[in-house]
Amino acid sequence: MKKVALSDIAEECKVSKTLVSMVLNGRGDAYGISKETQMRVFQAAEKFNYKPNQIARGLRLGKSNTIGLIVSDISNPFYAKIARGVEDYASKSGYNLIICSSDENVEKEIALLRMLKERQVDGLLISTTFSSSKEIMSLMRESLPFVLIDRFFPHTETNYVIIDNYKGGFTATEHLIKMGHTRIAHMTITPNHLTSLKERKRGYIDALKKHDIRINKKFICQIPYGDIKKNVYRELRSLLASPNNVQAIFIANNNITTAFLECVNEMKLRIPHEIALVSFDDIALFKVFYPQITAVAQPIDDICKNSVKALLDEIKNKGTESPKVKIVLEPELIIRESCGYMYRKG
Amino acid sequence: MKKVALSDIAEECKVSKTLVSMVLNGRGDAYGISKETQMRVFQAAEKFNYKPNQIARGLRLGKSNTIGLIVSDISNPFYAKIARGVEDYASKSGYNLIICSSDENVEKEIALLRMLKERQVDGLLISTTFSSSKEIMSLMRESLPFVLIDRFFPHTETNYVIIDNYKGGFTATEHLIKMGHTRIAHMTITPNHLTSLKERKRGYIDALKKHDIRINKKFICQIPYGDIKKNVYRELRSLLASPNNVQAIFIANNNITTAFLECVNEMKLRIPHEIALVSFDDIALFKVFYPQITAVAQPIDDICKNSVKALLDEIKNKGTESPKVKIVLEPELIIRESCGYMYRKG
DNA sequence: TGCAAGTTTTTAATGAATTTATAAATATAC
DNA sequence: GTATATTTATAAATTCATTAAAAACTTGCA
Repeated sequence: MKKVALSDIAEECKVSKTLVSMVLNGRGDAYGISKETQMRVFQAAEKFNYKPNQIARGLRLGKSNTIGLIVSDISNPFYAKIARGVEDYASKSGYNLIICSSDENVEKEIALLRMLKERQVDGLLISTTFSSSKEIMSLMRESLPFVLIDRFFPHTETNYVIIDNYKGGFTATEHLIKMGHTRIAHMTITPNHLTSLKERKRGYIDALKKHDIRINKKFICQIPYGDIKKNVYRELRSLLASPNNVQAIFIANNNITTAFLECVNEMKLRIPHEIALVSFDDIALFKVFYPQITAVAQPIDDICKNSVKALLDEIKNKGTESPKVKIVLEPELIIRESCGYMYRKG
Repeated sequence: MKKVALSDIAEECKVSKTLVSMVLNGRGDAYGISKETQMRVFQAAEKFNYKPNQIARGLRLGKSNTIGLIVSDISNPFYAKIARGVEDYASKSGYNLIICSSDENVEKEIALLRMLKERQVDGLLISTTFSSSKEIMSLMRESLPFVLIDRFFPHTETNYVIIDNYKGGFTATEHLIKMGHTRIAHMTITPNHLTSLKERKRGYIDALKKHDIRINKKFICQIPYGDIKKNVYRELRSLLASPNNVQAIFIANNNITTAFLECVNEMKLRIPHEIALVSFDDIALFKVFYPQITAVAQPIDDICKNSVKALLDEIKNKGTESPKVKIVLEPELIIRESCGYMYRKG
C-alpha cells in the first residue's frame, strides 16, 4: 500500500490540493468552500485513510511539533519519572518527545544539542551537565527556546525550573541532627560543578554550622559517576571505621543511595542503629527497603508541568521578548525510619 | 540569528545549491568538484555555522531517521532500561527515538501508532498491549517496518524479539519447589491476554504439575494494572490466611513485586520464612532488599541489541521480502535469598 | 581550427503541505 | 443588461535539501 498524499485526494475529488488542505484543516468554512465539496473531500480522505505527512507539514510551517529532552540517563528512576511526566504534558499539546541521555559527558551533550537542532526541534528541556553557560548561551543566540530543569546557571538569564536544593540539603541534614546525630557524613557524585549538588552540599554544611558541629572534610565524599559501587563500598568502610566513627549520612543522589543500600545489605549493617541515612530523590525502592528510607522528595509532577508549560509558552511567543521563567519549587522531606526514632518532627 | 539554509551558502560562494549539497555530503570528489571550490564551500559553511535541516532532508529522502518505541510505561524500571539500550544502539546508526507510553490502553496505543506513522518514523519497536494482531497487521499492510519486543503473537508472521517466558515461569516455580515449598501462589497483572504473562503462568502451572502439586485456582491472583497496591495487599492477606496458608509466591511482574515488598515491609513479614518469593524482572531494588530477592532476569542488552538490529535491517531492505526475524532469548534465574536456603542449585 | 573527451558546475524536478495571489463562477443591485 | 459583490476554487510560490539530466567550460590531439 503506497503512501497517500494530499494530491491523491485532490485528484480523486477533482479539486486542487489547496482546497483539500483548507478543508482538512477545518478552515473550509472560513475560506468559503461549499458544504458539498467539503463533504466530498472528507469522504475521500476517509476512504483513502489519509494521514498528513508531518514532515512536509513541518517543513512548510517551520515547526516540527517535537521537543527534545536531555538528561544524564533515562534509566535513572528519577529521570524516567521526569520523562514520563514530560511526555504526558507535551502530548496534551500535540508535541512529541525525543529523549537523549548525556551520561554526564560534555562532548556528548554538545553532540546531542547539535543533532536536536538539526532535527528542528521546536524547543528543549535540558538537565545540563555543562559547567559553564557557554554552550547554553549559544542556544539563546540561535533563539531556540529551552528551559533548564533540575540544574541551572545562577548568573545567566535563562528559563529554568529547579528545586531549592539548598533547602533540601539543609532540611535533610538538620533532621539527622535533630535525631541526635553529630558525626554526619555527606556523599555526593561527580561531576562536582553541578549547581544542584553544590547547593545540597552547602545546605549540609550550613545545617552543621547552625548547630555548631565542626565540618570534617573527611566526612565529605565524592563518588565518581562511572564507578559508583566500588567507591561507595570503600568510602563507607572508611567512614564507619575509627577515628571517623560516622553515625549518619546524607546522600545527595539516588544512584549513590542505591549502591549504598546494596553495601549496607551485604555488610549486614543496621539502619539506623549503625548508620542513619537521608537520601535525596524519593524513589520506589526507598519505601520498600527495611527500614524505610527517609528522603528529600522532588515534586516531579510540578517540575514537568511547569517546565513544559514554560517551554510551550516560549515556543508560542518566539520572537517576542518575554521575561524568563524562573521557578524554584520546594522539596519535601519525607520522614520514614532510616534516621532513628528519638523525636520525630511533624 | 536567522536560520542558515543551503541557499545562503550557495549565494555566499556564488555557486549552486547542488554543488554545496554535494560538497557538504562529502561527495565533492566523486562529483569532481575542484578542491578550491570545495574549500570555499566548507569555509562558508563553517562561517555561517550551517546545519542541514533534517526535516527538509527527510522529506526529500522519504526517511526521518527516527524510530518509535512504544512501551506500557517508560517510568517502569524495566522499560526505562530497555529505552536506554535502544537509544544507545539506535544512535550508533544515526537514528533517534521517540518514546511513547501506552498505559496498557488499546485506544491509546492505536492513537500512538497513528501519530508515529504521521511523523514518518522509519520503523517501530513495540511492546504491544493489543490482544489480537489486527492492528499490528495493518502496519504490515502499510509496509512500515516494525519489531515486536517483549510481547508477540504466536500465530502471526512478524519480527519479534522476546524471551522464553514459559521457561522463566517454569524455572522460577520449580526453584521454589526445590526449596521445599508446595503451597505456591502466583500473582500476575492485567491485561491478562498478554502472551508474556500467559506463558509465565503456564510455566508456573507445568512446574507444579511436574512435581505432582495440585493446582489451586485460589492461588492465582490477577492484579489490575491501574490499582496495584491495594489489591496486592488484599490478595496477600488472603493467601497467607487459613485455609490457604501459602508458603511461597511467584510474581510475574516487577510492578507487582514492588508493591508486594512494600506490603511485606508494612506487615513486617519475614522473607523467606513466612513467605518465599521469586519475581520476574531483575531490577535494582531486588539486590538492595533484605533479604535479596531471587529473580528471573531478562537479558535487556540482548533484547535491545537484537531488536534494533532486526529493525534497522528491515528498514534497509524495505520492499524486498526477507524472512521475519524471530528471536527467543533465554531468561536467567538469579538465585539470591528470598526462597529459603535448604539446598541451593548452582 | 575543430571535435571529442573530460572536468566542473548549473538547471530543473522532486518530496508534501501551506500560503498568497488570483481567477472564475454565481448572485445581487441598479 | 451591465456593474459590483460575493462565493467558490485554483495556480503558483514557498519551505529546504537532494538528484538526474544538462550545460558550460577545459584540455588534448588531429
